[in-house]
This record gives sequence, structure tokens and C-alpha cells, in this order.
Amino acid sequence: MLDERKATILRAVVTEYIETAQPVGSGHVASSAEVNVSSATVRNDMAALEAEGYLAQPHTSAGRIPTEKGYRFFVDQLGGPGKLGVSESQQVRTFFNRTHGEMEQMLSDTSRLLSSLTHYAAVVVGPQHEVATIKSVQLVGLSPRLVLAVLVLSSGAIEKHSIELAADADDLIVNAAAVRLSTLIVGQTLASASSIDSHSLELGESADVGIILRAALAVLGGEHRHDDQVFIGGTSDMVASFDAVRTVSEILRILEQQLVVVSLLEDVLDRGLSVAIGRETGNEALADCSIVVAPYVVDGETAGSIGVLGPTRMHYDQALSAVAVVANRLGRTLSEG
Amino acid sequence: MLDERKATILRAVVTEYIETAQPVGSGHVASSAEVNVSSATVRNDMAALEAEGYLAQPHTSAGRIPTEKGYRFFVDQLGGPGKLGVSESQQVRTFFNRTHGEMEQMLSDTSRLLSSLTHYAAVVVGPQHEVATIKSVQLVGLSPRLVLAVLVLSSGAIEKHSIELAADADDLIVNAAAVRLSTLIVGQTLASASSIDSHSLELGESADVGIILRAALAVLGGEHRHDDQVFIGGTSDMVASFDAVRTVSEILRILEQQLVVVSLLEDVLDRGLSVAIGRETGNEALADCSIVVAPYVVDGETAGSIGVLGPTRMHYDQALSAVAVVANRLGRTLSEG
DNA sequence: CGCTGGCACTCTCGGGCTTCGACTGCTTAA
DNA sequence: TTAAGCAGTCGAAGCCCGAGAGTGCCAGCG
Repeated sequence: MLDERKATILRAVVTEYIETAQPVGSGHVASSAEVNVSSATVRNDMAALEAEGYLAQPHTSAGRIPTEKGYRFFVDQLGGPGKLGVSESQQVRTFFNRTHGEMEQMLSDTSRLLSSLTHYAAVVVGPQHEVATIKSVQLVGLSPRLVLAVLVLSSGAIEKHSIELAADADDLIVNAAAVRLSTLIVGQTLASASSIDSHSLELGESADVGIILRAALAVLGGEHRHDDQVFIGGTSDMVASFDAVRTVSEILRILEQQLVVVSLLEDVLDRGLSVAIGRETGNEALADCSIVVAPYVVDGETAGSIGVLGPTRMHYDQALSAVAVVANRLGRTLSEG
Repeated sequence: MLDERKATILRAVVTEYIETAQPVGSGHVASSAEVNVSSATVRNDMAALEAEGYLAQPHTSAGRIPTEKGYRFFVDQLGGPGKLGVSESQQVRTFFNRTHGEMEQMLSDTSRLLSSLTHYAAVVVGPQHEVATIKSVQLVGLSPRLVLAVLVLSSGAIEKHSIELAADADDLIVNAAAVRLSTLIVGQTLASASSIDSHSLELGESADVGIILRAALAVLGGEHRHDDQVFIGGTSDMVASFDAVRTVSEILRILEQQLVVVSLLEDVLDRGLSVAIGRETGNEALADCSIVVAPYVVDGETAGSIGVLGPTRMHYDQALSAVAVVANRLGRTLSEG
């Protein structure tokens, strides 16, 4: 499709533009190390590249800037992620050597690490609860009609749901229900626990206990998708890459709606993409942004995903390697625990 | 200090500047409804106001803009918070009628509500755990050397701490420790629980149980301040009030570090509803920002605080009423549950 | 046939200039 | 004490122009 020289020229334009944010002209390209032809030749090729949609001109007599298609080509021919710089990989190493303890804390710190590595916004989506089994369940009466169900999952995550009762329930009844609930659902996954037929189990129970059980199971059956844990860091870094406050505001709006972010990441992964450029993100407001994502694997299962969000003119190589390395280390660290 | 006319003129300048973000000249002030003198007179008074430090001039032949001292006077003479507009108070009412259930969800939604009311960034700090008593404690073994301690507090909040053991512990031992721990700390506050002398209680326990107990109590004694829950919403709205990306980036950095929270808490200790203008926030990076805070009261105790962060030229009256009303309703709603 | 040098052209950017208008401060008079 | 008028100041906006960076195209050269 693109001969070798055109590809080199395109590469040169993209890297130069990523660096300077200025339209790059034929002269700059010709004087770059990889290109050994005159600026006139570069001009001809750039005109061709523009005709084919890889480059665009803000106006006549300005240099060229890459289009999304141009970035796409650049990223694709980049192949996989490269290696991290020494200081960065050192940073990653010390981070993961030092980190331990609470998973939430770790994920939150990971988003900070990733944003500090890339200077873009980092999004870390916690492990899905769907594969985790229930380690323990507990019912705690907070007030006569309010009971809190606390689940501990094998992943170390905690789910809590409050259950409002129609009638008062004393501690004895609550405890009885807790015991019964434990025997029913401990060891199961959330999904299978919530599919238990609540009618079949009221046999042999007192009415009060049955009511609580049914309420608890109903609550478990609710939307689990919603309580995905999402950690976002480094927005202040990313913001500095843009120059219009309007753009910044729109991007922040997207990030605030965390649900969107999650579906964004999942969507990108579904399509097998690890990089979404501009409108490929599927969101008009992110037309000036790119996303780099990777899943992380815990105990052989894809658990969650991490990603960075930056301007379309991001340092793709650095971002790719950072995301890849951090996803890898995060998965390994979580597997050990 | 300021005679009535000067106060009126200052008020007019501030409101006009808040509205337009443009320096306001004597002509505008003279033609405003509250002022019935000529522009020349206004000029004289404005010169005096400038000499006294309430107003400033970006340059000769420009209008005046308020200084921090000017805003301060404006806010002080505003007295308490006014009433909310009809649609806003309607919004608050339906929000609090509809809301129930998980506290975290509620606080997070509250920050969204507050930012949607004011169009500034809203910060909601969850109830301090210090007054809450422990309702239940549970130890769950995740792996042979990793035990998760889960506390349920009377406020409905949950604390979890992971405990790493030096030696393997089987379920029997963990359960024994859990039972013992329950009798020790249930009903106490976190503070008093963490001050239990761990050495005195090993009597009559097996060594294994004692080890776990000691580890658990040690973990409880850790820093509780750190796990204050903070919910921040509406940054995208606030950002739109500024025009320099640089400023925006710095403000976001502050929010990310949750430094604002510190000043929020400190301010709330001093007085009730309060406003910090510009450098009064104690942070150089927030020189162009103001903060409006109020504590909320649950069951007669100051539980936490809420606030908004916006530009110094914020709509103080609206912000004050919104914060006051939401703090009030939030406290009442949390008291009921 | 592809590459290159040259040339004319285009368009932005920045400086310098002028004009305009929105202010102010001061002076003077009621 | 207030108002009116007037001169002065300064930024914003418009304009022009030259410099510079780029382009497209063409003709010649290997």
C-alpha cells in the first residue's frame, strides 16, 4: 500500500508532530536522519500521502499534520510495545516490590503510577467480581428495619448491600438468617448465588427468617456491573496536553461518568484493539484523544483492564510499553496474593 | 468603615464582575438600579475604594475588579445564605426524597447534586469514623497467611484491613480469634478499640490465636485519618469557569491530592458555614479559587463536611444557599437511617 | 522514469501604526 | 457634596506590510 519511502516520511511526520505539536513541513522531514531525499521529493510524497488520507494540511503553505488514519498506520507498524526506559522500569520495579496489602489501595496507587509514567490520565478497572467466589457472608442489623449484608469475596474484595425490611427484625432472627445464608451461598460465585430460587428455600424456616433471606438474595441479584471499581489518576497531567479549556471540560465530563469509561475500555478490548485513536474511541467528545488499553490477567483469567487516555498526539510507544508492563506486573502481583 | 454608598457601589462592582468577568467601569455602576448618583461621583468613590484595597485596576483606563478584600466584604455583608431558586430547591427535594440505601452511593450522588446545583466542583467528605462504634468484626482467611479483617461500623461504613501472618493459620484458629476479637471490641469506638493493650489479653489464649489478635489490633491502630471517604464531582463544570489551561491543571492537581479536604476540615472546626476566598484557602495554586464549606450534622454530632470549589468570581449567594441546604438535608437524611 | 533544483505563489505570523472607545482623574461650578 | 465637562491614558481592534515557511509545479538531469 505504502512504499517504504512514504512510510518513512509518514513516520517522520508523526513523530515530529507528536514532539512539537506544530505542522511539519517538507524541509524538516528531508533533514531528518531517516530520510535521504530532497525536500522536493518529500513534497511529492507528502502530497500523495495527503491524497490517500494519511496527512492533512491546516491551510495552504502550512506543513502537514497526521490524520487519524496516519496515526493508525504509525501505531500499527510500530508493532508491539517496546521496552521501557531505564528510569521508568526502575520506577515500576520498586513500585511493585514495595506494594502489598489492600487491593483497592494498590489499584489506586497503580493508576497514579501509570499516570506518572506516561503523563496522561490513567484508568484502572478493578477485577470483575464475576469469577470470584463468596468467602463469607454476614448480616448486621444497623437499626430494627435496616440490615447490612457484607460479602467477602475470594479476591479480597468486599460487597455491601443494605436491606430494608418491611417489619422489625431482632438480632436472633438476623443471625439465624445469616447462618442459613452462609450455608447457601458461601463457595458460590455471585452469579450463581443470585440465581438461587428464593421460593424453594422457605420450607422449614420461620417466616421472619424467610423474609430476610428473600430480601438478601434479591439484593444480591441486583446489578453487579455497577460496582466495578474504577480508579482514575493523572487528569491534571493529561490536561496540560490540550490548549482549549472547552476540550478539557468535555474530556473531564467523560471521565466523571465512570460508567462510560468502563464501557469504553471494554469496548476497545472487545474489538481486539489495544489502541483507539480519535473517533475510534466511539465518542465524539474524545475526537482529540487516544486510548491505550490492556487487560490484566490474574490466575489465568482476564480480571480487569488498565489504560491511559491522552491526546491523539500521544507518545504511543511509551504509552504502549508502560501499559503493557504495568498490566503484566499488576496481574502477577495480584495472582501471588 | 464604608459608608452606605460606597458599600452599594462595591456591591454593584462585585456582582457585575461575577456576571461578566470584565472589569466594570463607573458608567455601568452609575446606570445600575441601586445607584442614583452620576458616574463622576462613582469614580470618586471607586478611587477611594481602590485606595482602601477593595478594588483594583488591571491597567489605567480599564474598569475595576474586586480584590480578595472586596470579595470578602461582599460575602460578609451578604450575611447568611439566601434561599434557593424554585427549580433548585425542587431538585434538592426530589433528590433527598428518592435517595436511600448505601451511604457511599448517597455521598457520591450528593457531590453530583451539589455540583449540578452550583456548576462548580463539589467535595463531600464522609462521616468521620471516630464517633462510630463497631457493630461487628469478622476475620476471613483468604489464604493460609493472609487474613482479612472486616469491621462494620454503626454508621453503616465498612473498614477492611488485610493482615499478613508470619505463619500459616487454619480456619479454626482464625475463627477462634474472630470470636475473641468480637467480645473485645464490638460496641467500642475505633479509637478505644485500638488502644487496647494487646499484651494483657494473651492470657488464656493459645499462641496462634494470640498472634492473630495482636496483628489485628495493631492494624486497627493504624492511621484512620487516611481512609476518610472523599467524593469529588463536577470538576468539568468548574473548569469551564477558567480560561487558562495552566490554571486548570494546577487546580486539578490540588483536587487529586485531596489537599482541599484538609482545609475543608480545618475550616469546619473553626466555624459553621464558611467561605475562603483566594489565598485565604491557604494554597497558592488556589489563588483564583474560592471555597464554600459547611459541616453536616448527624444525630447531633458534626459528622463530615461538604463544600464547593469555584473561581473567586463565583456566585457566592447561590453557592452558599446550595451548600447550606444540601448540608442540612444530608445530615437529616443520614440521621434517620 | 524518478529525483532534484528552482521558481512562483500562498498563507500565517508578527511588528508597527492608527483609530476607536472605554475608562479615569482633575478641575470647576452649582 | 455632587455633578458636569474635559483632557489624558491605555488596551483592543483593524490594517498594512514584510518575513518566513511551505507548497505545487516544471524543467532538467542522471
